[in-house]
Order: sequence, then structure tokens, then C-alpha cells
Amino acid sequence: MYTIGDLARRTGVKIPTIRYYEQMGLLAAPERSEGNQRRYEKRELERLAFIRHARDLGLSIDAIRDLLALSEHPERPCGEADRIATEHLASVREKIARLKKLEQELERIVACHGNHTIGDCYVIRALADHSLCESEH
Amino acid sequence: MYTIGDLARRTGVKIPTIRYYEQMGLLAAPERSEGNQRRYEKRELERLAFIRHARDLGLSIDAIRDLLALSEHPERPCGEADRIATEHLASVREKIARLKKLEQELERIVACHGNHTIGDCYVIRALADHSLCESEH
DNA sequence: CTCCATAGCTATAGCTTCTGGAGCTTTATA
DNA sequence: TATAAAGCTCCAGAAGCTATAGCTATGGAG
Repeated sequence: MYTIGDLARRTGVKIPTIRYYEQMGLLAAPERSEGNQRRYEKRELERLAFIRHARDLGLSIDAIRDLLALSEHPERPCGEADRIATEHLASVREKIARLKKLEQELERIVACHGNHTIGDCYVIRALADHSLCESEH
Repeated sequence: MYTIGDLARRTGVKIPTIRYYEQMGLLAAPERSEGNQRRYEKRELERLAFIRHARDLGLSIDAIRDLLALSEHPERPCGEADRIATEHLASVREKIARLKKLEQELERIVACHGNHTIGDCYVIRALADHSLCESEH
């Protein structure tokens, strides 16, 4: 039996976050002690570790809920799990692409290196005038 | 004189967002018509375009507030503006690095291609067992 | 057995950056 | 002048937590 604090220490998920996951339906409401404190089994520790890992990978709460539901049916085909992960990979790649464009634009903007005045600072002028940008963003 | 709708059309910032920026102190409360509707000058249109552009580049509301304050003093040195932009560039680069790690991990995870069952699906197993990961994240 | 620190409880609010809706008023146009 | 489009304020919600207040339970020492 684990207390909520045990779970927090073992998974690195903060206590209020564990309670929040319970509220969000990622974790079932666990048994309680006589004094109304949550008491968890090993299964729930593993489930929380799964959630933590998926969150670290950037999956949404909704996607995780779906994956957890799928994982309860080991005999079913895994196409759906694959679809969720693949879609997420695509969204990660999109984010990377977007950020790289920003990176380029920012590199150009900071080229002024702060050694003159605001009045002719490229940072300020570039922000004020979109047409100074090289690409869309 | 522009209405709030004119500003929205010209900058691509939605009307509730313009009002939100006013609340957040990025835009000063503008003049009002006799019927209490907001009426803007060209200056404010330009200011909003600046904000829009900076948001597109991913700068926070706070950073933008600082940059706007700086831009009111063209005679001052621009080191501070440069610092804000440079810091932001660094944070963009960090995000890119983190996302690339995620991308790699997800690529490995989706390699199972959904052609078997949940029970031996690599997506599910990888999420359940962090030790299957190659790098930290 | 009592005391105390630590840990847990609930409920609620706050963060960030908007977005949307309800219910009403103003403005512009025909 | 009638009416449609656009504006107003206020409030709630989305995501994923985090923090606080005010209280109770637990576990070990003396």
C-alpha cells in the first residue's frame, strides 16, 4: 500500500497533480484509510508512471486517457495506439518546424547586439515593421 | 479614427483579444465615441501591429510590455531590448532541442506500425516502461 | 499515553493567453 | 426611420497544473 506521498516520490509527479489526475479521470478514485487518506496499490503506481512518461513525451491528457483505455484490452489490435502516437509525432514535428522559423527570424533581429540606441535598434524596428521579416510566421 | 473592428481587420488580432490587451496594459484605454465605443488613432494601430508581430514571434505579454516601454525612449541605449530578444532566442532554441529529443523517442515508439495487438504493442510498452527509452526527457 | 511534526484532506483561486457567448446598445446604411 | 451589423460589458472555459487556507490523520519519541 502506498500513500499519495509515496506515489509522488516514486514517480516524480507532485501530490496536487496526482489528485488532479484523479479528478480528470486518469486515475480511479483509490481506496481510503479510516482517516480518509488515499491508499494505492502497485497497479496504480504503474499507471501513474505510464501517465508521467506520456506527459513527458508531451501527450495530452485526452490522448493519455485513450491510451490507458486501450492498454486495458491487450487482445485488441494496436492500430489506434499507433495512430495516437503517430499523430503526436507529427504535431511535434510541426512545432519544431515552426520554432526553427522563429529561431531564424530572431537571429536576424538580434544581430544589432545592443550597442546603440532604441531609436535605431533593429529589434524594435523589426517588431514594428513586419515587412523587414524574411519569411512568414 | 478606427473602430475596434477596423483594428482587428488590419492587424489580424481578434476583437476580444484587443480588449484583453487593453486590460493587460499593452494598449492604453482609447478614446470613446458618444455611444461609448472605442475609437483608435493610427499610433494605436501601429502599436497593435507591433504586439501582434511580437506575439507571433512567441514573446510573452510581459516581454512585450517591456519592449513597448523601451520603444517610447528612442534616445536610450538598446541593450535591454537586445537582451530580451536574445533571451527569447535562447528559450526558442531550448524548446527546439527538447522537441527534437521527443521526436526521436516518438520515432522509436511508433516503429511498431500498429499491425499487432495491444498486448505486445511497442507504443504501450514503451510508455509503461521508461527504461526502454534511449535518452532522458 | 500524549505531544508534535509531517503528511494528508477539501475547496477554491490563480496562472497564461486568449476565445466565445449572452444580453444589450450604438452606428451605419438604405 | 427601420434594420442589420458592429460594438459594449461581464462572465465562463480551455489546459495542465500550482498554491493557499484551514483543517485532520498518522507515526514515532519520550
